[in-house]
Amino acid sequence: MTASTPRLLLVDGHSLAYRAFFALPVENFSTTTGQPTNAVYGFTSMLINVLRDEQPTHIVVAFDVSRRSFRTERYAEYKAGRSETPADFVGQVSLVKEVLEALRIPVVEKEGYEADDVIATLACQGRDNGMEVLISSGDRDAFQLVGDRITVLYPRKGVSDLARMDPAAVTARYGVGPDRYRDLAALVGEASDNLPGVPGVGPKTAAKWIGQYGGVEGVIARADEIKGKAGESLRERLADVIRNYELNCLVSDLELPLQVDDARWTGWDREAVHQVFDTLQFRILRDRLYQYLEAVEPEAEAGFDLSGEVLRPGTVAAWLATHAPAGTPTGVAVAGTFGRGTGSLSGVAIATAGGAAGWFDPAQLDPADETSVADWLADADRPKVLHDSKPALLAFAAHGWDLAGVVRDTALAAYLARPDQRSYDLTDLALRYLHRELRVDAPESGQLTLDGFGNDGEVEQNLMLRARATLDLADAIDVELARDGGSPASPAATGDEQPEGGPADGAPQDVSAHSSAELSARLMTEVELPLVRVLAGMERVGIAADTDYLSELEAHFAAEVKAAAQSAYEVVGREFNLGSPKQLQEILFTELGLPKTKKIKTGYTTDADALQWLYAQQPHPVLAHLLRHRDVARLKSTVDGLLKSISDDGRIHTTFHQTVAATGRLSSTDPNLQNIPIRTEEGRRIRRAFVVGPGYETLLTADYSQIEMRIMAHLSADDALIEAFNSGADFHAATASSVFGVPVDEVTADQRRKIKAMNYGLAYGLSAFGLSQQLSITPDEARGLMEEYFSRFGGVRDYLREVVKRAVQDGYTSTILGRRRYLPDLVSDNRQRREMSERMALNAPIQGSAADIIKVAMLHVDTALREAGLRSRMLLQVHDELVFEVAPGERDALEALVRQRMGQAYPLSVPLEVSVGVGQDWNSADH
DNA sequence: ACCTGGACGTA
DNA sequence: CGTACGTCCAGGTT
Repeated sequence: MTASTPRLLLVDGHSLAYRAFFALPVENFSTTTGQPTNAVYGFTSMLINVLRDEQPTHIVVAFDVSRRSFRTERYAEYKAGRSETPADFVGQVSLVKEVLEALRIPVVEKEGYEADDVIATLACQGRDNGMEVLISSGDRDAFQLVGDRITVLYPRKGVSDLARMDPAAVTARYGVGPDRYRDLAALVGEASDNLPGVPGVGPKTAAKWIGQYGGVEGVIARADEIKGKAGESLRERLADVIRNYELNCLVSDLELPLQVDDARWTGWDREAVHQVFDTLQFRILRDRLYQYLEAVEPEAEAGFDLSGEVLRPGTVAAWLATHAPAGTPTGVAVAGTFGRGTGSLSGVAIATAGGAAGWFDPAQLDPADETSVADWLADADRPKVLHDSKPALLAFAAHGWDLAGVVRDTALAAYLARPDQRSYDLTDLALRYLHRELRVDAPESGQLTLDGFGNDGEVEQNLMLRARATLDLADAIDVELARDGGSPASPAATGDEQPEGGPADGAPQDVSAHSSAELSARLMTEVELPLVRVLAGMERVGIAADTDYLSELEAHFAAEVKAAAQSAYEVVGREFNLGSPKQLQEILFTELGLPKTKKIKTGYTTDADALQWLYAQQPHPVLAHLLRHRDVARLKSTVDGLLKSISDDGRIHTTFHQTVAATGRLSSTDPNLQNIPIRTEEGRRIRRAFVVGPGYETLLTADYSQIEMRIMAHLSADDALIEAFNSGADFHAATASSVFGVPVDEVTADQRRKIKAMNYGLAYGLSAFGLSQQLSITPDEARGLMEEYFSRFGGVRDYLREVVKRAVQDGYTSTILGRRRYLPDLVSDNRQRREMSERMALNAPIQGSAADIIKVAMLHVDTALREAGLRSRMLLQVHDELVFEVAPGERDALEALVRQRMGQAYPLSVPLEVSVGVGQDWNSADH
């Protein structure tokens, strides 16, 4: 099909809405006023998917007028025996029609006929007019229409899984082609239409007969020849078959008020869609609709106006004075190389809202320019907007420049608006928020063609363009972030948004005294933005590494790897690649014939749990060698990685990422210093390689104890849980004592262990099955344990339920600082996806609030260090732990300061407990 | 040269 | 059938 072939989409409105009604649980889909919306939701969702995937040019939705049709006239029992249409469904048909009206999709009905007859008529018209026809219907009768140019999209399961039924698919499924589908259906019958077929004859037999006798007429004519029980019952039911064949024939020559050519889809009524979707409280669907519509009609005709100049040495100071005065925000973009706590600059571009832009190479400035640029960059009253400012900050610092007055970071803003994107590429954001290509469309761009710039000034212009786009983008994302309700993905909707907080809105947003818009603004300006500087500082400083010690460790682990491998080879009798799960499977399950483990995509798992389990089944010595090899190979590779990442200053400079984790946590790469081993003695040896640097006294670690459970206690306001923290006793023992009804000092180790697992599992959406796995008990026992737990901590259960319910309503979860995570799959009809999202919804506010708190703590500690004039410095953050390098004589002052600032970072209804350790290396300092 | 899946380290 | 990450390796694709 070429792009110019018109595509006609014909939808059976009633049948799809009815399917949606049963696919989606009505409890999860109703407005705050109690109107059920599962059918209209599912229908709309499916429609949007089809629009997106099939991109039809013409659309019609057909409905049945009533249950009465020419078929009921002919056969009173037609479609009889169907149970009464559920009351919850009835009202939704008109809602579906409202949605269609808002989308400007024509609806066609014909008195006395069914929707399928309308569809058949239009399908044939469309086909004869050279269109490609798609039929979306849950009625199998439509299969008789399938042909070269007609395809049926048949809902297989739920509302999102559509089967493309083309002639080959019909033949594969039923053993007869579409032209014989009616014949088959007549023989087999259609229970949902109350058309009984021949008993004992299913699709297989029917297809065989049709093949043998050439269609249902042949079968009827030669019914006498057919042997066996099936033949007998065929003869008994000939009349039924004939009736079925008459009734299942779709009428394709109806007089309709609309011809296919009138069905060209001209787009939707934005205002009406808003109204309908607001009434139905469809936030997530609105986003999806916008996303699709914006993808189809990218309004990216426009690029950017830019009047850029490459600033010659000696002209930068004057340019800055003219174009980037105090009080007016400018966009800044830098080019160069970045990472490992430093950077180098090959170009800097500055752009103004008016379109003026300048580019210079920091290495090519004269002394006067150098000073002006330094002053300008360091001037907090010259507001700057950057996209991803940390690398710039580090590169400027490496050049000796301070960067102040960063009032916006568009990467951070985009992250706060939608924290689970893969990347926050400026080009993508410009398209999404500004509907513009990252290109210049001003004619004067030619002026950049300067002598001495071999690339025609392209590199320079690109950077100026980025600076310009960043500046525009900041405003657009600000608008997005300032919105209280709904959609992260529909920036275009901001212009005509309905008044928020109206009675129909149904989102009691204000648990706190602040609007969510205010919260997210503060999260940006008071947390994320200032944190950039703190993180840059930590990256720049790095942490000292004991290279010699690491090399020794490397040699040690290398020898251990070799030994383990050798032992494994001897047992197996030949060499093989122990690092290859594929070869391992071959050896374990095929050659050695060991019992099968849990199935995975590529066969059977060989992970550590499985190997351990295998060893318990059958203590084959190779298993022990494999486990040992896994362990030491892993440790060796960690050490290798660390050795490779030590900079010339003898320190390791990780990079912290602030826009990666969907929950709000930081992440660490190159190397990842947030997953350095700690659980095993052998692993902990690696921690000893992180040492205090020259000129400093010791390392100090400070971590929050059970911060996530404390947040749970706070958010759930469960008195018993709060009391468990306030009792001063060991938390897991205290909760166990409650659950088992024994005094704290009589809690057994096993009781504590079980409740500890329960405590930790809660925030992850733990299931009885998961808990049983972890504790090696039966699911029933686990279920009992959970019930016991919740009988004592009922507030926790209520809270967890409420979180999910609220997330379903709002489409997102929120942390204590108003950080959102959008979870569209909460309303998926795919159970696995939906339940996954439910667990995310449970976890996100807890993990995310913990992230909020430690970020605030880092800022407060950083400020306090400066105010106190201490030389000690923050080196690492590991989610609930901070690592410091203590300057001589500052140990006690630092400890007091850190305890105070971390402990007071956020007022919870339970104390935030901080434990501190000190030592020459990270291992010794850790406990 | 790139991507995916499996495995495994941390909170 | 418990969340959030990053890295390594193998083995496959481009």
